Amino acid sequence: MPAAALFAQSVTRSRLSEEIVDIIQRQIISGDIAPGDKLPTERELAESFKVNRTTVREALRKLEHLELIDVRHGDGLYVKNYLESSNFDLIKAASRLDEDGETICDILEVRRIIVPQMAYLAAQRGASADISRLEKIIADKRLDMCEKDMKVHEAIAHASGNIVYIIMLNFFNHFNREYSYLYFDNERNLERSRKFHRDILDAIKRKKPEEARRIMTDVLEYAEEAVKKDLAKKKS
Amino acid sequence: MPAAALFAQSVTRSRLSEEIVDIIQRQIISGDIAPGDKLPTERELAESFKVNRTTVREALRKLEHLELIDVRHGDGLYVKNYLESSNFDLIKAASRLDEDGETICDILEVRRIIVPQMAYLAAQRGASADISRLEKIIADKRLDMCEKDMKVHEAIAHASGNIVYIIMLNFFNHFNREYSYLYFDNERNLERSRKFHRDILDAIKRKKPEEARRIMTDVLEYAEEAVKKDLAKKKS
DNA sequence: AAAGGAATATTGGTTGAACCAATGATTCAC
DNA sequence: GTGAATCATTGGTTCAACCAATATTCCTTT
Repeated sequence: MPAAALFAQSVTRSRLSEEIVDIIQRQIISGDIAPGDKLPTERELAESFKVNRTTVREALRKLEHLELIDVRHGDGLYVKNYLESSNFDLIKAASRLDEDGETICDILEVRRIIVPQMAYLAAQRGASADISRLEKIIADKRLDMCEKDMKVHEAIAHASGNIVYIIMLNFFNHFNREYSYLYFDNERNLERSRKFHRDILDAIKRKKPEEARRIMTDVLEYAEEAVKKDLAKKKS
Repeated sequence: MPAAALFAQSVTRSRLSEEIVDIIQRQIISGDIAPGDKLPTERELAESFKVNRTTVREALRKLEHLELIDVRHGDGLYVKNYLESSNFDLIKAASRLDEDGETICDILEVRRIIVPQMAYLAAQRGASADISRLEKIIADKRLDMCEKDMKVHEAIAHASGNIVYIIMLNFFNHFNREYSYLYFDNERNLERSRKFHRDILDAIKRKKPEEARRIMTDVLEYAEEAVKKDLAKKKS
């Protein structure tokens, strides 16, 4: 595990309001506070957390963005049903709380559908600028394979010409960062990735959508296995 | 257009910090401010917007959450590349700014892949509790078709047992709200929806994943056409 | 007694000024 | 030149007061 990964968590523990977010968020997602419940007032929260009201308010802004609470001027703070949220940060939070890696499996399941289709579109519509960008990344000797692989995916997302795929890919990569260091620690997988990059570039250049999709599917299935093996190991 | 839809926009214009978010967000997404650029300090922003620094800070919390800026204690505020964000709220913002409905088309393109697969999983794994919930919604006479249709989709998402599909469906429904009132204004489409609900429920009950997927695909393709026709009309 | 409206209390939204804490730049000693 | 101390800048937090929206209460009217 590279040093960077070790400290990935503790990086942003410098803000008081974030700790308050964590506490309240945990209580909502775990169900300790039910949807529809009214939270204490800002003033009361400030008092019980022993911080200033301003700080509480910054925390509330974040909870509001996560669609976990509803803030009604003149009325109060109401807990929303997080299953009605459309905010993907919630999944990040859930995966941090969830011990069994259930959330990760859910994410992988969706990725397996989304990313191959993204490759399909990239092969179908990728402009020459997109292709040369992809070539440049693959040829770059300075990047380690982990970083390179993520950039390759990003370039493919970009070539798909669909902003939703781009944002989604970034979302998937967020989780990748936690696992890929395990994957790229042996020569066999490194070679596998090199071949993947060659093949997918080739398929996109030759504008063969079906082929690009198949290549991507194969790679994801294999990588998925690796992640799941790791999860199983962690459990035991 | 029901009254509720008419006022959907203007509802939350009561917070000063939201207006500041809008202004800065616009400048970042439009490219007026480039990634890597340093924003003015909190104190300067407060002065130029003629508001208190506290208010600016609440706006910054939101921009931070949208992954549009990086806030570095002791250093300053830096603009990030929004194409590296993983926050779907950004797509909501983009669709508001974008005149041609390009963003909406991107969303529909992804939905067409995701939602049928979600139906597939619902048919494969839906528990009896999920099915009876779905039945109850479909039987409910009080709901208007627009509301009912969204709830049907939600129930299917729930039956898929995958939180990512649930959150995603909510995301899609967010945009649905803006368009579906146009779709459900004629008896032909209403009857179409009734049939859809019957059919998909049947496929899920009988645990026929492939069938559920096909039914969902058909419905989405048809609805997509309607939205695109509407967009074309708006343009002209 | 019920309905409607005005006064009041409660609660979130905003302000101003002061101070704490992290970072980068400057300066100084070696 | 290099490294450490110093300082200025910038975000983080606190305090105390007031503004504005909403809910409640109470009173008037019918």
